[in-house]
Amino acid sequence: MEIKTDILLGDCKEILKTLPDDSVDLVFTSPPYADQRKKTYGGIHPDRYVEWFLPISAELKRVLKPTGTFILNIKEKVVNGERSTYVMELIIEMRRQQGWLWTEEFIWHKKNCYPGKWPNRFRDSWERLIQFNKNRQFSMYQEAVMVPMGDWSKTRLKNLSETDKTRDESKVGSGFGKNISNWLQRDMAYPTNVLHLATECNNKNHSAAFPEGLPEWFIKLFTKEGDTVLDPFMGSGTTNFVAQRMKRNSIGIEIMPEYHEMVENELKPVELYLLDKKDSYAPTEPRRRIELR
Amino acid sequence: MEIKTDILLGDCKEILKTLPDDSVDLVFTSPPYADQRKKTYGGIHPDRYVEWFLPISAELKRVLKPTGTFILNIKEKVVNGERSTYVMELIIEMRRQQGWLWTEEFIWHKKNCYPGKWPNRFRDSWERLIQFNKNRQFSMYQEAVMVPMGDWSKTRLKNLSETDKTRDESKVGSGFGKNISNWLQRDMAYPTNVLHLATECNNKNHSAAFPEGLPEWFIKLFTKEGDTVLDPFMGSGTTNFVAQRMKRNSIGIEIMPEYHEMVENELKPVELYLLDKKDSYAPTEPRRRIELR
DNA sequence: CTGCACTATGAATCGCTAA
DNA sequence: GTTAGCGATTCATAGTGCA
Repeated sequence: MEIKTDILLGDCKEILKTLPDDSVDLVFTSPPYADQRKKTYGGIHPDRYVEWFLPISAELKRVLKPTGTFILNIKEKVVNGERSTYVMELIIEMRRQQGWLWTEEFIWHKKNCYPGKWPNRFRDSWERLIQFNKNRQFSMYQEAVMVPMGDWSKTRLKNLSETDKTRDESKVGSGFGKNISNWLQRDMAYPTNVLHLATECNNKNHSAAFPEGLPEWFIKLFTKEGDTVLDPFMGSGTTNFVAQRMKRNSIGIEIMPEYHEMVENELKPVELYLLDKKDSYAPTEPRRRIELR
Repeated sequence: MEIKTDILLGDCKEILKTLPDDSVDLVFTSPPYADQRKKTYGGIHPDRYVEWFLPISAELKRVLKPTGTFILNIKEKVVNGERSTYVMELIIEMRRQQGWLWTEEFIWHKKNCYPGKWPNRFRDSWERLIQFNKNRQFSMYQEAVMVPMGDWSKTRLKNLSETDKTRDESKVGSGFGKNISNWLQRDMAYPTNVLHLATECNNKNHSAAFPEGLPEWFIKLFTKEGDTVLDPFMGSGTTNFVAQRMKRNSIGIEIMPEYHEMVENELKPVELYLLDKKDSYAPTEPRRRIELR
């Protein structure tokens, strides 16, 4: 099997036009969040975020296969003590103007969120993972993300800190601990729409990197080997690295030459695999990140 | 101290008009979801949900104190394979038409959500808890909901790292006794905006009941003893029972006579407490629910 | 190889000051 | 008035080093 990884340089709004219709199985991306400060990457003002994004999502809809899925990782910022509404407005307009189906919203619970204390809010420890589809019928491989209950409960129990125990105990008068015995009866169970992952601390190379487990989970769920994954806001290339490791073709688009070059130097454009049984990709080590200044 | 609990019968849209301005410290409620509970509110269609709710939220804004908070527990249902957008539209219109501030969105992670399997989605294990305010300055008692810290705090307290020392050195100049008290209280940490609570399984009496821990957490966070809590969609009265146990006055409004009668029979309208120190309410047992068919 | 101690830092937010 | 810049605040996790 031949796995291709295309790393493209430029504004995704333009580059996307060069991709053929109905050619991508999964779009997984984390666009720059709306920001008032202009120096940072992107620097799109909240009030203009929707109009900036809509042309891009139109292209994404064109290149996505009818059975494909678009996962958008985003979270609204606090502006002047209030959450911005651009994410909600974007979902509404993508549905209304472009006919996207808003199938689901997953929650990424960031277990180690940024510290801080403010008089009127707590730390923000979750982000949205919004699922869009072109049709009600789309590819989904639920078995690929099933959680091994036996092992899971073992490690879970092992790793369950005293804090977790007491926290759970104190907040729930009844009903939590009992269920553990239920888990042991099954080998595998389907997950829910809440993902618990920690952010990676050692990402000095890109300000907006998500942990590899995040794209990995959605690539497992919505693609099979040999399918094609697209990240129009590639950044440090996490999605593409994971896709290649999992034997998926992938396309990454990045506007900043530094990131583009960095990823290109690290990724092999074509990887050959012997024909082997499904989903047996090697669980290689997560790559070492390259420093970028 | 005298704690009053008013249980009112009728459509909250009308009943709310009888309440005085600026008299409620916290509104905590879980309204009927669109097209759910058809028997009670006639099954509001998703397309008409916003126009149905806006007159009610207008009254809620009137009765809420300037420093008060409105917590709306809601989750959009799946209609025809797609999530409905009425919750988002509601937030946008409450902001735009009525001047509500959308301060924050908490996530309630339901750890033991309903089992089930569908070909195109996983179990839904989270709900929104949307925080609205009238002003940017509102009452918030963060210390009341602090949680025990992680295990690492023990070792960390023994030896402060160089980083922490230098980081702290910089702030010694400004705050004098502040830092000391901070470090002495380091057994506890502030929570995040993700709540982990199990649903209570034995709620057969009301279709939309939430666990007592949910209103309890927000009542702790946004009110003090003697304040007033309002639930315009009372249902089985969970909010009011918890409020009374925590020595808060409360008002509950319910349209269905059966629920209204049930709660009225169980709740004491006036409870007398001896004057004692703040927040020393007894952690009484959660009440036994009454079966209702 | 396991385990413990120690270090670094992460898509943060508020409030004040200066321009 | 309005905006931009900066200091202060804070906690869970992974990685490194060493016994």
